[in-house]
Amino acid sequence: MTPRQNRNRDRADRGIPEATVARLPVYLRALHSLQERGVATVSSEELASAAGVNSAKLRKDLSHLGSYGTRGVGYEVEYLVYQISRELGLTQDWVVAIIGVGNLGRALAGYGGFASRGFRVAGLLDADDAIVGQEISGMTVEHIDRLEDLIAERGVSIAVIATPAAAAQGVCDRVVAAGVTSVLNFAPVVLSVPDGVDVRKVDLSIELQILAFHEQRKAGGPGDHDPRAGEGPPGTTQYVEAVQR
Amino acid sequence: MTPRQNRNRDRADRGIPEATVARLPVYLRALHSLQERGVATVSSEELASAAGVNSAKLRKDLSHLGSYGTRGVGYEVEYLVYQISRELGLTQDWVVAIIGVGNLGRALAGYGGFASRGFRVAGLLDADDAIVGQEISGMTVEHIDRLEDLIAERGVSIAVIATPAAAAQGVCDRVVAAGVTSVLNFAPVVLSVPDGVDVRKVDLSIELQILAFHEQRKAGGPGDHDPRAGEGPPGTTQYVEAVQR
DNA sequence: ATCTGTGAAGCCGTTCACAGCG
DNA sequence: CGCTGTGAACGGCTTCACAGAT
Repeated sequence: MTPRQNRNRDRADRGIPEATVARLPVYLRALHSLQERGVATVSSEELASAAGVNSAKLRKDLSHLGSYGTRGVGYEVEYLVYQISRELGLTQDWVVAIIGVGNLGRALAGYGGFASRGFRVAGLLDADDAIVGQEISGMTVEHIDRLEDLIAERGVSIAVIATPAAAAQGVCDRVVAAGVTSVLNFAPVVLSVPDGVDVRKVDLSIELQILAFHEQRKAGGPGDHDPRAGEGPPGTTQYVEAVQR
Repeated sequence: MTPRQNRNRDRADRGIPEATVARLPVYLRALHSLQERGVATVSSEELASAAGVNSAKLRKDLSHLGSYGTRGVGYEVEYLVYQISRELGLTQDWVVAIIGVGNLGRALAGYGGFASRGFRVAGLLDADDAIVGQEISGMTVEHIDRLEDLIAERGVSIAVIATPAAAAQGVCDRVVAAGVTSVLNFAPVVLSVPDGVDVRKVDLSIELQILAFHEQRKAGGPGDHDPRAGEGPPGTTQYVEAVQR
């Protein structure tokens, strides 16, 4: 139903693998860092190393966006930054509301990585009257009662849920009913949402538990931090690729 | 309670897929929740639904740990909680240090999900003299100079890095040199570590960027639930040097 | 000569569908 | 019969290795 003119997306198509999408932000960050250092051109090998992946994967990933490199040379940093940004939708601004202004919500409100990537925090909401009215990172915390109004008035398209677990599903239902279709959930619960709504979850304790699992099999249990590392089956660290500096 | 403590890792072996490991904490949480509600037995269908996966996946995942279900009946909640906890290494305590006590570090220090899962925060460290000495969640922030001593004295086995990006690699090098082989990194940089050291990364802005990617192709761009928006295709942005830093 | 872009192969994870056991 | 446990089929992602462009 969307009549779109295909310019240079003949080959890029609209089928970018999810795994690739998840890595594009990492490439983008590495590119920004190169840009700040005044680097104009970069090879797949160099960029891959800066991003912590191998070069074949990087090239394959970029090939899903189009042919933006020059054989025999590499990629032009600035151009690649633009192409990835556009693909991720970062050439437009996204309006975000943060719901739940505890320690975590506060941390998120003050996180520089949002504003610098085209995410504009347009509202901080909480249910606690002791918190409502406080000024956090230059914004005044508003009452959760205003949630629906605020979403409509300010055009919020992404909701960040940083409430206690018990409140999360209720808040989620409300933002979805108000038209939001993208949710970033920090509460330790599985949110259920209708089709068409995207939920991504960040769970601090799950990450620690995964680390504990691997730590446990390295040697003899906790407290065993002696410098004799690097044993175990070859696949032990396969989910993180070490990079040389 | 537990029928027989037989060593049925003939089959379970030591080869649990990474994807399965990443889901075990989710199952564990769902099981705890069932436990609180007094449920004694659960089918793969019910547990899968509570965890947000399908039942075939859940059964396959659990089969990697052993045969802990009863055909025709389901799984005994308490027994399964124990088996998963043991597999993840949560039957022992893990000593954690949090480095960087900004907003995020503070949020982590006060996060209830740690203590309740066998993670004991044994130190909060920061480089800022204005922060050192402060009391956070019942702990006194210590100076980063004491990092190595503290790791050794208290047997820290997992380091949580919540510093600014620029400081993260340096801190990482120090904790690794001090013998830590598991790192949870919240700083927006790719850490390089020697083989045998596990790094897991949590990146708030990457998650938002992935959401933005999907949101972008749902319809016409941000603010889409606003009757006024949604005019043109996603590619409406022209190629200008519209890249923000 | 060099480095990108990509078929092809291999690996891993998910899903299916049913055998096996209570 | 009901539900778990699992071989087998499938699909997607990663890696290899080289064809192809500059």
